[in-house]
Amino acid sequence: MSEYLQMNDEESFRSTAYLRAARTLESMTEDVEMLYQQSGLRSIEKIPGIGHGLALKIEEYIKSKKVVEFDKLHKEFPFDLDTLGSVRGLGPKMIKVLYHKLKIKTLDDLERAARTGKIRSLPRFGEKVQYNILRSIEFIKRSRGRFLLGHILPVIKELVELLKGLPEVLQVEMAGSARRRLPTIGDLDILVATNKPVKVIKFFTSFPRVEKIWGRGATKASVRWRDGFNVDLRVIKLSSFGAALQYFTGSKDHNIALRRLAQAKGFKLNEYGLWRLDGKKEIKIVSRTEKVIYETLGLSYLEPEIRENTGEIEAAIQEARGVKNSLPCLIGYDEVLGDLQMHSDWSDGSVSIEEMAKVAKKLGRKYIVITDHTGDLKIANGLDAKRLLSQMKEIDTINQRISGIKILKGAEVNIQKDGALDMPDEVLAKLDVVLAAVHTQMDQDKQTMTERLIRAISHPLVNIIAHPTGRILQEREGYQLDFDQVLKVAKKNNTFLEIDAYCDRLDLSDRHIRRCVQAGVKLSIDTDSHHPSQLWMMELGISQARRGWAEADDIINVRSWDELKKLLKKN
DNA sequence: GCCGTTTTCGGCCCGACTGTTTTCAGTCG
Repeated sequence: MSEYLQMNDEESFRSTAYLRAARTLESMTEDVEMLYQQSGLRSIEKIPGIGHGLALKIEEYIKSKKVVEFDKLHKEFPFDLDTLGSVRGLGPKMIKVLYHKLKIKTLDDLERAARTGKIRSLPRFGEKVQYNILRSIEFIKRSRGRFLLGHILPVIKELVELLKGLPEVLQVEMAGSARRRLPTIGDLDILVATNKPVKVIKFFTSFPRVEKIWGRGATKASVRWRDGFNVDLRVIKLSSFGAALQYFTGSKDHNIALRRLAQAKGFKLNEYGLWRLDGKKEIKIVSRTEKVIYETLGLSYLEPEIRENTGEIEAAIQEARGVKNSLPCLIGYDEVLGDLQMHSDWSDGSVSIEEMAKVAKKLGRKYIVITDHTGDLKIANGLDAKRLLSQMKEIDTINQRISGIKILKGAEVNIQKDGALDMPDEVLAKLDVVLAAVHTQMDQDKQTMTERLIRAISHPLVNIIAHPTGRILQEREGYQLDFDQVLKVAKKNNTFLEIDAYCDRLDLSDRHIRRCVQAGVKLSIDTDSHHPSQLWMMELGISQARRGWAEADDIINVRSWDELKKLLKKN
């Protein structure tokens, strides 16, 4: 609706209202439909940014699964707005012109028109627009536009180091969604402090790995990296670094809320600093660090991972006013002591148990749990009872010859379609940690799947549900699940839920994690590694825990093994 | 369409950059 409305100039503020409402709905942890069923229209109107008009639209959608005005707009503009809008440089206004003049509805239409030179002849379009459209389509087709955090993070860290090596560079930080550790990243943002912006930008845009320069000005440059993603470099004076870092880290919604707050207090906030408006003059108050900007606005400092405008600003105001524990004390990146899920060459892992242990030890882990797949999963070379028992013996032997890390016995047991496990209880009882997970028949309906999981959660020997929703980033949604039910039963049985830190899972998601924290259900963070080179991904899982407002106390594997062992006792 | 410690009307976050025009609209973050 928002994008359709943006096509008409006079509707621009209405468009913004819809956009804001959409973002709010998207980030809510409660189920809006449930809220409506329980407390009616009034409760919807209480959501910030949603008034009577939008509440009616939401009611209409809940009742009839459609919105008449939307259908009308879609009929008037019958094109694939989502895909066309993902082309760099194309917004609603230009898409509308393309439809009216050339009947362009899809990405293929657009590509054909560009290739045959029809676009450059339109008014206010031109040769360069047409060329950039083609390059962008090529990019979208190759990458579908977003990249996994786990693939990007190593590249961006390397790039930051490269820039640090320049003598003109005074300070470098990654910004944007990578700094906030979103599970997928559209493009990289890097911020540099320097007194020689021209030199730095020239250096950056002439890296051998730069494939195309989208734009280059006095304060920023935007390029495409050879690995397929875009990198935006922003250059700023050191004195403004804090303001710029805050600004370019986002999120957009967080920044808008912050700037409105600044405005209400008689300030102006932009990437150069926090300013006081004194008549017509603007006097800079602060800009050097993020912390001092937040504090001057009356907030406690906010970690990048929770800057999503989902209540953190209000909480930071409370915290600054002295209301203790309004803000969570997020789990730190160095607090996790053990890794509770990984695979060896006994099932579908690549290397031996001992190899995994050696690398885990180098990364500072005090203990690991070997959790190879069990019986049913033939495709993953699942272990039957006999092989699992002999693996336990081998772990005892390895523990005797290595030091500095403890290897524990576990399994990732398969939850069958009715919720039963594929390994006998008397074998499971010999393990230190039992993980259970769904790997098959993931298309069951919501109720069946919920009951299936609940049966596994209630099992007296199951400690942890691994990758609880089954999502694979950029590949599939998680299965249908009544998550509130799951939380209730998990809490009652003292069963834990996992944050699978593997880069394409990150399952649970930040929003699910936040619901666990609110419900008092504790979590484990595990890498699910199948190769030693994946063990570093623990930090990805921790980052999602932080995005979900989790504290160290919410995470079971920040404890020593002796303490954790006690915690694993089921109710 | 939303919202209110100036306001129930009249505002709505802010700036850089591009491309196509000769002063700015559109896009982006």
